[in-house]
Amino acid sequence: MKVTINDVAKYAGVSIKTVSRVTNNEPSVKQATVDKVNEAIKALNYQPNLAARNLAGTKSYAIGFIYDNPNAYYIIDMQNGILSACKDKGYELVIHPCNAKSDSICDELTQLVKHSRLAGLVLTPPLSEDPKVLKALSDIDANYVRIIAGEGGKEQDGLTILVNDKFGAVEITQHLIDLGHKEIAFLSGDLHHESTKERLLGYKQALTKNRLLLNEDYIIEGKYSFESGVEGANTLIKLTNRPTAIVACNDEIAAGALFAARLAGLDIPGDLSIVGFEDSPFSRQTWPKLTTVHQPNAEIAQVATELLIAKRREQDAKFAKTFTPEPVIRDSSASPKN
Amino acid sequence: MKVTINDVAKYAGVSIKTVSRVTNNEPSVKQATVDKVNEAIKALNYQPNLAARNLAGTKSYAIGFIYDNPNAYYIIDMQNGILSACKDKGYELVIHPCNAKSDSICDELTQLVKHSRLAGLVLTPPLSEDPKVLKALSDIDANYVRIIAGEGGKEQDGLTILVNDKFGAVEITQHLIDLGHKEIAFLSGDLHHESTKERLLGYKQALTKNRLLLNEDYIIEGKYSFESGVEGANTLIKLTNRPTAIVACNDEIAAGALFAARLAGLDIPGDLSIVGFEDSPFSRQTWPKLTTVHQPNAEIAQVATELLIAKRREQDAKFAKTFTPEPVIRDSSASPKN
DNA sequence: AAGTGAGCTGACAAAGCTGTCTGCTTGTAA
DNA sequence: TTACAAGCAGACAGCTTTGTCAGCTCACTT
Repeated sequence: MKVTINDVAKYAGVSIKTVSRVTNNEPSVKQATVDKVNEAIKALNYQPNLAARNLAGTKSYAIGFIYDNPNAYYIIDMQNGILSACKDKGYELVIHPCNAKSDSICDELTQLVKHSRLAGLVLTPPLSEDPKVLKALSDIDANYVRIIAGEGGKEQDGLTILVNDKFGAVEITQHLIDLGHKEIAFLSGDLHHESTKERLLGYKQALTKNRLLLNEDYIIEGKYSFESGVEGANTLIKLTNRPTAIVACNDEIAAGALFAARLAGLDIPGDLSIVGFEDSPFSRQTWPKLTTVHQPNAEIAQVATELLIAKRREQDAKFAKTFTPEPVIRDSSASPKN
Repeated sequence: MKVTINDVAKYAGVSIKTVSRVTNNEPSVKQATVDKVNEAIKALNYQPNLAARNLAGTKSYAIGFIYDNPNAYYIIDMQNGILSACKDKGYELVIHPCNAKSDSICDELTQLVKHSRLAGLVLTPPLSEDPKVLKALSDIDANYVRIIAGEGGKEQDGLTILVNDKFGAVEITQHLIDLGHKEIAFLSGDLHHESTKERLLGYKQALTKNRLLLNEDYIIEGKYSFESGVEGANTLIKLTNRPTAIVACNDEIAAGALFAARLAGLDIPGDLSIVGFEDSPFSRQTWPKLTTVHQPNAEIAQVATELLIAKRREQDAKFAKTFTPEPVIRDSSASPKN
C-alpha cells in the first residue's frame, strides 16, 4: 500500500541514499542513475514521507504564509496559489495570521521559523514592507519572498515579487481617457500603503502623458473602505465642475462611490464612470458591475512560492519578478454623455 | 535550545515513556505523576516534535479543513478558529479546498485522509450535508466533525456542531416585530441550502407566534447574491401593499435590497427596515450599516476542532453541540414611520 | 604500471517520538 | 500473609528519511 524509499531503491537497483539524492536534486549523481530512479519513482508512484524528511533533515519541508490583512478574498486567493505550489513540490503549508502592529511581531516570527524550521516564508503587505520584520528574518537567516507593490528598482536583496500597481493604474486611467473622459478624479486609499502611492502615481502619469490637466481638487485622500468611497464621491459630486469619471483605489471605495453617486441621482455609467482596483468579488456585487483592474493573486502567490522553494538549492541571493495587473472592462465605465 | 522529551523526563524524574503517556492522555498514570510531568513541560516550555510524532505514531497529529464555499470571510473565520484549537493542542492544520460537486470528491478525500493519516476532518456545508461524502469517510473509519444548520434531532452518529439558524431568524424577525412592523417580507437564498430552509422556517415561526399574517407574496425565492437582493427588493417595492421590513437570508442579499430600495427613493430605515444574516464584513460596508444576525464562526470552528481532537482518546461515538446566532442591531432597522 | 583525483555510491548513524514488552515496586483486597 | 493489580522504569524496535564519511570506479597523469 504505502511506498517507501526502500521500495524505490530496490526497484531501481540503487541504494536508498541515492534515491534520496535524486529526490533532493543533489548534484553528483550520474544522469543515467537519475533517470533510472525517476522511472522507479513514477512506476511506484512514490511520494516522500514528509514527517520523516522533517525529522531527518536540518530544515523542514514546510513553508509559512504570514498575513495580516483584513481582506479575506485576497488572503484566500494567495493561500490557494501557495497551496498549489506546495502540493506540486511536496511541501506543506503552515499558515500564520498575525498582527503586524504588535510589538512582539518580530519575536513571534523568528520563534515560528525556528520552531517549525520553516524552509521559507511568503510575506504579503504590510509585513513585506516592514524593515523591522525583514531585518529580524534576515538576522536568523530565514528565507523569504516578499510580495510588494512596485515596478522594479526596489529589489533589495532577497526574493521579491513586484506587482506593478502603477502600470495597472495607468492602464485603467487610459481606458477612461480613451472613452473620452477629460475630468477624471481619484479616490485614494490609506496613503501610507505602498499600493496607494503606486496607484496614485499611475493615475497622474496617465493624465500627464495625455496632456490632461492635473486638478488637485480631483484627488481625494481617503481610506480603503466603503464609507471612504461614499464620502469621497459626495465631495466630488458637489464640485462645480464635477468630474465625469472616478478612479477608485480599490473596489470597496468604488462601491461606496457608486452607492453615493446613485443616491445623488446620477446614472452610472451615463453621468459618471467609476472604476475600481483589485477585481475582488466585490466588483461583481455592485450594480452595475465594476470595471476594475485584475490582479492575478493566486498566480502571484504560486510563482512566489515556487521561487522560494527553488531557492532552497540554488542560492541566487537576489531575484525579482514583476506582475502587471490588467484592466477588466465591465459595466461601470462608458463614454461621457455630452 | 531545543527541548526534547528526554529533558522533560530528566527534569520530572520519570521515564521518557511516562512523559509520552502524559502528553497523550493515556490512562494508568497517577495524578501526582501527571502533575509533575506537566510542571516540567511548562517549566521547560516543551513542545513535542510533530514530525517525530507523526513518524512514530499510527496517526498523524494533523487535522484537515475541507471546504468548498465561495464566501471567503466565512472560510477565514473558520480557519482561524480551527487554527487556534490546533495550536493549543499541538496539532497542525492541513487545508484542502475542493469542489464538492466533483465526481471524484469521495476518492479525493479518502485519499487525503489516508495519505496524510489525518487525525480528523472539519466539514463545513455543503460537504457536511452530503451523505455520499459522509459515507465514504465512515467507510474508511475517518474521524470528522460536521458543522451544519439545524437545532437538534439531526445528529446522526458522529460529531456534529449545530448552528441554530432558525433561532437566529426567529430572533431577528422578532426584533422587527418588536419595533412595530407587521408587514415583513423574506428574501430567500438558494432553497436547497439547509441554512436557507432553517432561516425561512424561523421567519415563519416568528410571524405565527405573534399571530401575524403569513403573506405568500412577501416570500421571494432567490439566491445568495447581491443581484438576487436587488431583484427581490424591486419585486417587493412594486407591491401595492409594500412591506415595511425585509428579512434577507444573508448580508449580500440585504445589501442588494438596500441598494435597490434607496434607488427607488426609499429612506432606510425610515420607509423600510432591512436586516441581513451572517454579520459578514459586508454588513458594515453598506450605508447605513446592516442590522444582522451574528454567527460566531471562529468560535464554532474552534469548539468543533477541540471536540475532534478530544475524540481521539475518548470514544463517544455521538455528540452534538448547538450554537445560537444572535441579532446585532445596527442602523438599517427602526420602527415604521406612519 | 602505478599513482592521483574527481565522480559517484552505499553503509551506517541519527533525528525525536510511540508502541510493546518485561519486570520491578507499591498499595489494597482477600 | 498471600494475591493481585495498578503504576511505572527501562530497554528496544520501529517509523522514514537525511547527513556523514568512507570507499569504490575509472579516466587521466607521470
